[in-house]
Amino acid sequence: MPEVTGAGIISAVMPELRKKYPFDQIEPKWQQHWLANKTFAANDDAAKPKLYVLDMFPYPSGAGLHVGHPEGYTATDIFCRYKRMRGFNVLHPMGWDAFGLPAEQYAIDTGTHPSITTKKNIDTFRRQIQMLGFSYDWDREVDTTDPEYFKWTQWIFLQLYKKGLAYEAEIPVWWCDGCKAVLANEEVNADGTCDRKGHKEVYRRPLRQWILRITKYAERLLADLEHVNWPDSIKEQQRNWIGRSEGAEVDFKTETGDALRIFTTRPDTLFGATYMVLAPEHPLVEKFKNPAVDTYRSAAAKKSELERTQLEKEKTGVFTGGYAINPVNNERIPIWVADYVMMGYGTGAIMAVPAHDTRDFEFAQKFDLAIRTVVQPPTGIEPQGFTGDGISVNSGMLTGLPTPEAKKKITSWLEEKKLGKATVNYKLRDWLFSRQRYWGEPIPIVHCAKCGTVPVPENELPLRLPEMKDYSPSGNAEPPLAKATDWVNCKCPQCGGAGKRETNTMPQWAGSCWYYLRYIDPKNAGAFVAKDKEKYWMSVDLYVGGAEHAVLHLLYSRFWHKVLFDLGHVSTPEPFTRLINQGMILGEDNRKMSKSWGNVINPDDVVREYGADTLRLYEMFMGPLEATKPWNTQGTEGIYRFLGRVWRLFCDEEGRLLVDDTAPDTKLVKVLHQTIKKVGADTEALAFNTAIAQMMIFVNELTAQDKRPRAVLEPFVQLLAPYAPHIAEELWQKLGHTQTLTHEPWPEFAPALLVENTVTIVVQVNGKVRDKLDVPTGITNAELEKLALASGKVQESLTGKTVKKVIVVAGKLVNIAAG
RNA sequence: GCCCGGGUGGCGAAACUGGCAGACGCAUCGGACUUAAAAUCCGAAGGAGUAUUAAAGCUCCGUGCGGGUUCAAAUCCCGCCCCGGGCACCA
Repeated sequence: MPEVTGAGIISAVMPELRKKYPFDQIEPKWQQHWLANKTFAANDDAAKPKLYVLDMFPYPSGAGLHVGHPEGYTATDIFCRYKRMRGFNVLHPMGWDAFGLPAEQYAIDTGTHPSITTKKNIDTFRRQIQMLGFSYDWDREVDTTDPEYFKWTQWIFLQLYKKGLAYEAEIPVWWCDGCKAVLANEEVNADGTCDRKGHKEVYRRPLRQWILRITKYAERLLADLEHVNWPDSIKEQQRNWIGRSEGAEVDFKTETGDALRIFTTRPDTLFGATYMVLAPEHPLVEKFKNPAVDTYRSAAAKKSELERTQLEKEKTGVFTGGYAINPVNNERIPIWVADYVMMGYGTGAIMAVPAHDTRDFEFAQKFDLAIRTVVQPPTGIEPQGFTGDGISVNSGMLTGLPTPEAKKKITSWLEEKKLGKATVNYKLRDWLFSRQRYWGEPIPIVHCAKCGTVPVPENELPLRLPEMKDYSPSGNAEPPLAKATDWVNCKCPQCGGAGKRETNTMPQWAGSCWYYLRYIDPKNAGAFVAKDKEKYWMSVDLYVGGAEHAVLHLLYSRFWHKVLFDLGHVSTPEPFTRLINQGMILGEDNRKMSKSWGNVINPDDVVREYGADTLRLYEMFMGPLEATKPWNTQGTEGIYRFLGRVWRLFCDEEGRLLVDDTAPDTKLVKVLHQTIKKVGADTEALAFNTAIAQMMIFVNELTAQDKRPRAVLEPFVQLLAPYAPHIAEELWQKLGHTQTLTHEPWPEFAPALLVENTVTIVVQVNGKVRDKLDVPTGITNAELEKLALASGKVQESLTGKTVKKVIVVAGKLVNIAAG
């Protein structure tokens, strides 16, 4: 049963009336033409300047394309088409980030192999994307699940492994007894239940995992953000994620003689430490034979990360009964255990300075611990709880020093006495790289009793996934692959003895870490990319995608890229020179599009009703590319009308050409040249909405005339081409051209034609417009002032006032200050 | 709590380096065409007030709020409010 909407009824009853131009014939025609002629093939060794423009490739979900996808894709497509006309050799590829959970879940439920589901979804996505007329070079399509692709994902993993950047460790992961599976952090609810099925038995258990040493690159990942042209918000998010902080490690001793090392960013407040806090997981905690500590510790182990951070605002903790000695003044201070200190950061232990740290302050107040002021804030500020820079007080040798100097002095003192040293810490953790899943790249490692972990020889790659009948988890924390015993049992590549394959697979991020490199040389069987091609095309000049990948994808791929750079496999230290985030498209009700709101717009429907050119143009006309903006079906209607008007400038109802060779009048020529100038500049700046507005002005101007001069219509088609390529190609052909306009040169505007003879000058009195004067362009300021003062209207508003000052802005306005 | 964005007509928005606020589009209203409607074309329009028979007009207000700088502020500065996004006990 078809859904009945207002528009639906009209189109069902009177489709011929809605058809303002035959987009349904034009669009498939040109899409086939472009595909068949490989119009957008990028040539590797062209003498032209190169331009690499990349879209974040999609995960081909079963739901198909939504209107958010074409937004970024249209923006890059317009830019590419424009740049081709400007003489650039453009690389503009598309592919599929196709490993992922939904296909695996579907396989568990139905037994259908994920590769079948994936292929089907890719076909749908490809069809939908091609239906929008994007100028991708389809010969370069990549698919992360293709063994010929993931062969190289595995190869890169081995390079990381050989460089010591991939290691195994037992680390705690969330395990759900009900699902018999490992859960990701975000799959665990705040109350500790399983988010998928609501199971209660969820707990942490240590599991062997593969981990990538991204922390080794923390400093460079941070520093090199300086050199990329990315939105500040994204850079800031990455900086926060990396979380560099400078401070010092200081060695305390417990009364019983154990070393207790802490990290602090405020060594200058060492004299204000009134207690110590250990994370519940800190090894020293075991030393305290104290039942309260044991109870606290096991309770903390059960809490989820969420509970310990977001929800648990109220501080908890217990006194261990032990004391530490402060190395600067030999004071005896109590040691507490509290879960507001995390084992994973710094040393998992802190000195608490409640007077100058918000968290310690809160804790000390709750447990009635001493609070000692050691930093004097600027006058007028309460010293207790003051966390900024000030002057050290009650701090022995530091007293009287401003905070930055106090930090320096105490740090060198600690270094001298071998009690501590300056240290830099990062929030960034190593990257947990393995997943207990079937549908991912197998990690190419063999475990051998004799040789340990042994890489699969490179000439045996790709290591394919085994065929399986049952994709469900085994129930004993083993990944599904463990059940494929024929596959798991193998020879050790090193000693030839019995070996077992690694059964963890890579996370979905792996394939997307380097796909932009494969596009450059997608069919190369001997290397992931040929050196000369890489050198020609890299780096990516423009990368467009959603802000949701601000940290993970963009940080992971930068990491891999830097490793490949260090190994000499790529020639640039950063992969993406310039990054733009397209804004989100909201539903007509101003809410996020979602099935539950029933406000989802399906691009298929829009294309059926109005055509791809309308969808493209509308999405660009909605507002600035980076802004979040709501969909408005009436707005698509307006764009559709615009394209209808364009069509009717060229042909009558029977499709006969109306264009003639009459000479256009000067006004029209001027509007054309203004349009060439503005559309060019705006396209260059990715300000597509205003470029479209200018094209509308041109069309309005021409519609008002009865002449249809080829001299202005032909260049206009060229301007329109990047935006609405189907209608433009069709009109170009109708104008008698036999070649695609893809490589036609972009029209040039003649500055001479834009020069005005007269200019309208605004005359203000005290900032208010009183008159407008048409004057010759070259008029001098003195003459202009004279004319302005002579104006009757100006004189009228000056009555009873004396002129104090006259400001003349050449060519723009005169403002008379009077009182 | 902290860090980024953002706030302009009924709606989406535009505005160079501080220089006529509201381009362009939507919705609305009026007109032409039509037996009628649709489509198309032409035109009006920020708000309030106001003059004349009528119209063009004229006056004031107006870019989240309150101050400031300036001949001149959507734009710069200070203080707040609201919305969106991100991070969140990182010592």
